[in-house]
Amino acid sequence: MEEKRFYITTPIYYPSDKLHIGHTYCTVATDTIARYKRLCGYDVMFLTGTDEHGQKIEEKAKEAGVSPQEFVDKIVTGKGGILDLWKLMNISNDRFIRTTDDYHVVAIQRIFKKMYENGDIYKGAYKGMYCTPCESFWTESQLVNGCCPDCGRPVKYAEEEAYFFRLSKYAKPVQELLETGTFLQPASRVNEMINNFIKPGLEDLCVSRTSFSWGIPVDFDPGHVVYVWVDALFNYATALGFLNDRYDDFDKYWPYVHHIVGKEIVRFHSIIWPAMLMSMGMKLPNKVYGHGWLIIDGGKMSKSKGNVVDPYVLAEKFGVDALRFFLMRTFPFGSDGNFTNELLISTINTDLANDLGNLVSRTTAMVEKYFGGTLPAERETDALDEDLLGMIKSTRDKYEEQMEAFQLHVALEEVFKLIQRANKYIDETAPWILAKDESRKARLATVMYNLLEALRVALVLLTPFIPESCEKAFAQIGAQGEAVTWDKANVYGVLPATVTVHKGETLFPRIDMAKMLQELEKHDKPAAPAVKPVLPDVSIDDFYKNDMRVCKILSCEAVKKSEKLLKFTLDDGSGTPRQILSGIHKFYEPEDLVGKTVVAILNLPTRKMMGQDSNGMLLSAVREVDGKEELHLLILDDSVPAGAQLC
RNA sequence: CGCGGGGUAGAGCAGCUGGUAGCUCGUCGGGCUCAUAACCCGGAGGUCGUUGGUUCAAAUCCUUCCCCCGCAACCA
Repeated sequence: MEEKRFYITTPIYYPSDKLHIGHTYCTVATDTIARYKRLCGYDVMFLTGTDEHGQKIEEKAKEAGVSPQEFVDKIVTGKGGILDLWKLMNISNDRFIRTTDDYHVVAIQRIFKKMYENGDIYKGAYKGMYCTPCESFWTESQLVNGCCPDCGRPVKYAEEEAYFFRLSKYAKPVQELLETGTFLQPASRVNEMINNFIKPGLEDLCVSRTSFSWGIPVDFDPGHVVYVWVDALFNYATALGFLNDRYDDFDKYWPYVHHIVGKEIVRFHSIIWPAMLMSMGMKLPNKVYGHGWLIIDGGKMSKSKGNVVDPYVLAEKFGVDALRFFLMRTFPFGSDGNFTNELLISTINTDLANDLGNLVSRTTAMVEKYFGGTLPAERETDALDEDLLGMIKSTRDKYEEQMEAFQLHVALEEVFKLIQRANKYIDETAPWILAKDESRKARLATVMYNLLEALRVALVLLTPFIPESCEKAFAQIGAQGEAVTWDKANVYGVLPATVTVHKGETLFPRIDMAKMLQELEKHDKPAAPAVKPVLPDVSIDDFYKNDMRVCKILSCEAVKKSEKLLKFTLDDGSGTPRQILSGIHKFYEPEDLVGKTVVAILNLPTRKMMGQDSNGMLLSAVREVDGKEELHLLILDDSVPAGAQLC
């Protein structure tokens, strides 16, 4: 029993925006596993939290006119914030870490120093081309004719002091770790990591910044701020009290670490993280599990596409358990899944309302109707019972096997086989016929008892997924105490023979698909028509700095190997053809544009794209409609002569 | 030849350590009436993207090509 400990984490989320259904998916999955382990008798530590530093938050706070701390406080602890969301979703995390917490800050400084002292962090120079006004470094490939791609001004070679982590040193042990064990799952991710990142060679990692200040200061070198890698990843250790006094259970839980992460951050957790732990001489996590994404309309969910699904709305409309259940039941945990409202509703109706909810309802209704709510003790068995009784005893083991492999959707399938078998059992035994015959009372009671037992087992196994509903259902079928434990979930005959049931409220009401879709429509819509506010004034002089002229398209062709770029040769009136590249292939075919009269801004610095020079930019009108970007090239009347200047 | 994932009934998916093709929804027909118009049974519907191969046997292994989706590089 000593070894029955389990430490599980979600990623710490970045609070630059409200969280969406994807974050909810990950956290609910982790919560379900944590609850499952507790059910099995493990001593569980479940951690989630927020990663609150960095340039983006610094900028967003500035835009909002508040301090970075105030900004993240609002998103994390404010009304409708992240803490509220997890409370709403019934997340059972034992701890919540914020990287701005004092104890974490202190611990990170110690960790950074320790890695510095053992030589794995060294002071080096971040070399590159630097644009002073923009305070930014650019790589050679980003430059445009040796100028800053942002402002077009000249850049100069510069070196900025920065600290680096010797990631390269750990390439081999990390590769071995990935190849040999079950460290990273699903296994398909292993090749991806090795081929994409380790084989091409791991470069040392820049782990400090001086270009922004919203971060943990490097205490022995003012001006430097610890960059995300060390700051964020080590949260998993500091939250247990590693190198700090806030908590004291690092030794207790650390060897039993399981990280649940999205596939986009598998790289950080399976390469950088183990390398840093090796450097610190710490034990490695037991497992990193990369789950898939929820896909909307065939594409990734993102703010700019306007297809972000708000978990608050869904939880309010469908109930927390229904939403939790849907997320876990529908999608294979390791791969991407297509989220649609239709699928959500039909899953709730089929599994929760028709199968489970209705089974509870019809069973308790019959016990009340035929026996006044309490079963008599007499029994009469039948060969018909064997199949159902067999499943009552065997389902737990099948479920366990799947849960251990984090195949949550398959585990649920096993439970629903039992539920469906119970529904069928009612048909086979036809209790309403037994009820008409006084002499069959004992048989009728047996049938009811078997149904209640099947329900009891199914509900115990569903507890990690839909905890609240199971509690209500237990009360309805008269299950309590040891009857609802894991140990009794593969045993028949646990409920008292004279059990009393209480038909209660409907657990999962059926949802009217058409009506609900209409309601959801209302929620989805209003965000779309938002028009961007008008930008701050510029002077007329500034305006005239833009040299915009009318051009005729002499030729146009697609740039090979690029899906977006078109290459234009233009007559700008000067007599010399001008080449401009534009990423509008999604909207126009080249042959349709030849001969058209368009507008271009000419005095932008030359920019290289896909190896070709672009001297200027074609002007287009862009607008988002129904979440999709619409682009129209400005096409003028052909009577406008080439070279005409816009003013 | 940048890396990876995928193409299986009308839709969404499982099967892919080789052996008569499965699930959910939809559809058609039947049964039942305890129940949340729910439940139970049955039918129709697939040459498992394409080409060639290995094998007694391939959705499952190897090969050709086509298409889709991520990531990467471009989107001034």
